[in-house]
Amino acid sequence: MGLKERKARDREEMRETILQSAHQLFVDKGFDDVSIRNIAEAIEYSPATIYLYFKDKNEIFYALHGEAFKKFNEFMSVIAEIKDPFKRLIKMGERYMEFTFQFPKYYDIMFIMQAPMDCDKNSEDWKEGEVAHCQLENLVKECQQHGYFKNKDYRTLSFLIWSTMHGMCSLALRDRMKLYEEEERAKMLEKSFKMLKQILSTM
Amino acid sequence: MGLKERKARDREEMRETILQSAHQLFVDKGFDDVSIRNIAEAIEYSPATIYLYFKDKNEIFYALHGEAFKKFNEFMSVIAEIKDPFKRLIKMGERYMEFTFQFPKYYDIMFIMQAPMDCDKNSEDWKEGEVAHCQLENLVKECQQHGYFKNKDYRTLSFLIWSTMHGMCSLALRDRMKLYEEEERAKMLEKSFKMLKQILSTM
DNA sequence: TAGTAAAATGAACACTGTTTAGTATTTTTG
DNA sequence: CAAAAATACTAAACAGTGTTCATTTTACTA
Repeated sequence: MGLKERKARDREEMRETILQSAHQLFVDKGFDDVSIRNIAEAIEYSPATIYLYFKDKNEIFYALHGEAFKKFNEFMSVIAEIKDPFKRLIKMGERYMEFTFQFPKYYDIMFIMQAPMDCDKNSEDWKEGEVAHCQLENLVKECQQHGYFKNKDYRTLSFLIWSTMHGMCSLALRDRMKLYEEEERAKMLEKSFKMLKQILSTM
Repeated sequence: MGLKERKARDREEMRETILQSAHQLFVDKGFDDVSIRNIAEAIEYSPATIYLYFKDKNEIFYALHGEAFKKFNEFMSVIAEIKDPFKRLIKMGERYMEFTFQFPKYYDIMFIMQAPMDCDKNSEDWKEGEVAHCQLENLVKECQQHGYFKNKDYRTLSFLIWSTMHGMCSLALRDRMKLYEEEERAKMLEKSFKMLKQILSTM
């Protein structure tokens, strides 16, 4: 009775094929600039076929959303080797920024785009997101155990740090730093991150 | 020879009419969900007419972008009455948040949306934006003259503060606070803003 | 009033996401 | 193996998008 299983595997393979093509196109052009017809063409199927495997374009988005967070967590994993929690937190910030500018389209679906958020937070594609968030909170808590951030609620502080990082990254990504000269922008990001480090270290 | 002038005035009036309708629709539904045909219907002209007054949909965006910043600066003007610069800075943050949640669609074009940013920063529609940014930098500088933020570059700190505010507001606006319970979200924003205040006050 | 310049438009083009009815292809059953 | 049932796939259509252009309507001038 290995037939039903094969069928299920075939289905999963097709989903994967679609997702892979969507992924590639998406990273190149961004979600809004990739059409169902583009994806269909890439996998050499008709557009209608895609709707047999995904409810709509948003469901493809959700899946990529999950992938993005998985990649993010992978990208973050290098910080584990750092023993000192505060240094690890700083490195986390650095990696966050690096990820943002190395995979801007991913960052977009993860934290900026409107589209996918009308979903339930209990979905599979959100688990990796929660992992990332948990890691930050746990790290901040660990810092507290080492004497940092006294008399601060670690969850609130975690959100505040995330907000600051996201603020800098998304303003840069969405071209809201035009007030600064072209050459100044990268420097400004660097300097403000440095200042954030300094503020956190004296807290 | 008041004819050419009247013609020019008529043109300007039509532009204004289009913009007003676009504005209304836009505030209700958001930029992406308003079509040229929607605007045309509202002003009871054909879609093609709009292209006699605006180069494309983006040019309408630019104009609304300028309007949004004007509204923003107006909204901010109440802080002027506060003498103490630090208290004024805090009030500025509060107003920033209020504006965000009272006019989310405006906030969107001002700071989040992709669309309009492929323009030159010297355009009219950017002046109000620069005013806003300047006000923040000047206020931070003024705080320094009153003993706050010693040994800090005021421009860098301004950007850092802006980033933090924008981070919190845009994460909330784009529904990235699902990790927190429904009821917790507003509280979390409040608490992290409070923490930011506290951090700034001891700097 | 005829002629010209300006303003407005209907219709089209090339797209978009999505649905449906119908056709191939496989698998199951008699 | 042949017929029936189930599955996989697709062409075509629908309703919408931004945008362009030839054509018509309107307004002003000589």
